[in-house]
Amino acid sequence: MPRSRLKTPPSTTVPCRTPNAPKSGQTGHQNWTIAVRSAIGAALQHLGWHQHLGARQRYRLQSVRLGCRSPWTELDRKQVVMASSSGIEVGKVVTRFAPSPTGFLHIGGARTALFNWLFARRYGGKALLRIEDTDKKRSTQEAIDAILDGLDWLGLDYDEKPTFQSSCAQRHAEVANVLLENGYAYRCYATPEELEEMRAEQRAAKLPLRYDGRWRDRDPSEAPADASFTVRVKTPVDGETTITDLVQGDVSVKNEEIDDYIILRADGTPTYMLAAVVDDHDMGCTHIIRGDDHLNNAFRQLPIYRAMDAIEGGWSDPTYAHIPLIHGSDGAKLSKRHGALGVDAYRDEMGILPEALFNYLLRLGWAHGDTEEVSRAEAIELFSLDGVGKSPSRFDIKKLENLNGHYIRQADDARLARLVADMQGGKNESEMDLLTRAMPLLKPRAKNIHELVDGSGFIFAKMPLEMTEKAQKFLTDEGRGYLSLVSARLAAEKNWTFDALEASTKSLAEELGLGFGKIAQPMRAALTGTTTSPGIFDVLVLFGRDEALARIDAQAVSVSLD
RNA sequence: GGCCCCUUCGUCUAGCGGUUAGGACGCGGCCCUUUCACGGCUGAAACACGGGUUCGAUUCCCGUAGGGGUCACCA
Repeated sequence: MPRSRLKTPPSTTVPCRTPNAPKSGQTGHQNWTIAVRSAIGAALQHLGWHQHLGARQRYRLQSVRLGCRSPWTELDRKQVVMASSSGIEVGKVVTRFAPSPTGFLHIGGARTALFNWLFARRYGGKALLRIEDTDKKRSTQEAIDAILDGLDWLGLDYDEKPTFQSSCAQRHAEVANVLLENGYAYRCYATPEELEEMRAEQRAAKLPLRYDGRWRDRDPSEAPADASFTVRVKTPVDGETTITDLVQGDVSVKNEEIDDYIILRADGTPTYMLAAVVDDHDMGCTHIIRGDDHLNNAFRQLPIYRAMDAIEGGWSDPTYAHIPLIHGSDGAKLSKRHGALGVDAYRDEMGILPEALFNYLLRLGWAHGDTEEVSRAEAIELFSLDGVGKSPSRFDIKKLENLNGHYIRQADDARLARLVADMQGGKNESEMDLLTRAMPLLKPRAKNIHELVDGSGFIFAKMPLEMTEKAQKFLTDEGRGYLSLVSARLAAEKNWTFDALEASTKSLAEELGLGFGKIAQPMRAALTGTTTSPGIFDVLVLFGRDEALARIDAQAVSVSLD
């Protein structure tokens, strides 16, 4: 039996988060348990009742750690059933990501896009993309390209070609007229100056800033001749509106708080408030998932849905989910003007892998128990709006980089070699081969692609090698003397393998009565020109006999040791 | 200022009335070790405050404080 905690309203809204609602799913047994607990009180604790729970939790954790079939998977199956039977119909969901192309795709937008996409994929619905380019002055083709490129890089694909809001202006005006004809909207002849004056007075009187409805009930005959006008929607004045938000829970606002806002400008173009509603409806969006900076807009947009539904039907309320914003390290909203970077900057300037950003963004504000690393496929399986928290989160580059290191270690060597080569302006075939073979050595030492590039520097360094200051310190007469001995020993080595090279070098150190580091560090300096590098036997094998000996010999000075 | 939202280690979070408050990043220590990483072990680190409700509150309710969002002929 599904756990329906609320009476479902006749709309399509899904009551999901109802923190105060009683749990009607409790069995008689549970009720009995609670009664016993109440009666016996804390004494029961000492009988180990709660330890039972602890043991169960431990089992859960352990089975996950050991990679056994996770009991969570079972839970999730149940969740699917619950979700679908409580209103989210599998296959019926339609979400949309609606960026305005006035700049790059920043991190907050990317996360909104991600959540919309995941929600659609999770419930087998459609993910749509709409470019809100109605502000012609600020919209640019570059921004559109950057957004499309960023989404593509993150692997967010869409089920239909993107819609451009500007191309729907006709339709928006049409809806505005329907509203007008049916008395749900009216012409307002107030000039911008007049309105500014009105606001100034409200400010002075410490009143809330709202359109006062001065043209709401005036007779059209009072309209000044030839004056331009805007169209405003009539919003309800009494009562209050409650939305059941999938993330925020029930949120209520008094209708008197919402003024009659403009839906058609004096030049006849639609405003965002109208356009968004009309497009969401026309695209069949069932779930509006967006930043919670839009929460107030929901209360303003709903009157249009309700008016249109009353006029022609088929405009039921969408289900809202307002996800908390991402804040910068200062705790303020991240925006284009305030510290936000485009996803391209994470890719190009910070050397982040898309799967790392995907995972990081997902975990920022969403959680599923203790799960930290989530692949794309797992994300689709696990994602749920229930897991989204209500409080804003701060962006933490350190954690992103850690995750990035994790994904670099998992990534395919040839792919990484390609990325590194691209950053260095390309490589020929044999260089690519060398780079690819070097990747297993480089990967564990890098947390972004740039570090991979830096780490691979020694591989392509030309002789004579440039030495870092620290490397120079190991190339003393003593160190160079060891190198000549090492060179002789290695030259005699028949099997150029890790194990053989290690054995002969270590036995040399032993024969000389030296700590291995005494020999290894000069070798490292000679081979790489630095003091930090992959293990030297790995480096010897990577280079092969000729190159390796050449580099060592270039720094070796034969000395007589007696 | 009005309205709305939020508050568990520094950060991301688990927790959905009884836990030694768990994990991850970061930070400290130890181990591994030829350097640097990786990896393993380990330590310090949190329920904003005040009232209720309850046998019992991190958890439910109400305040306070702090933070955030929003109030355009922008989106």
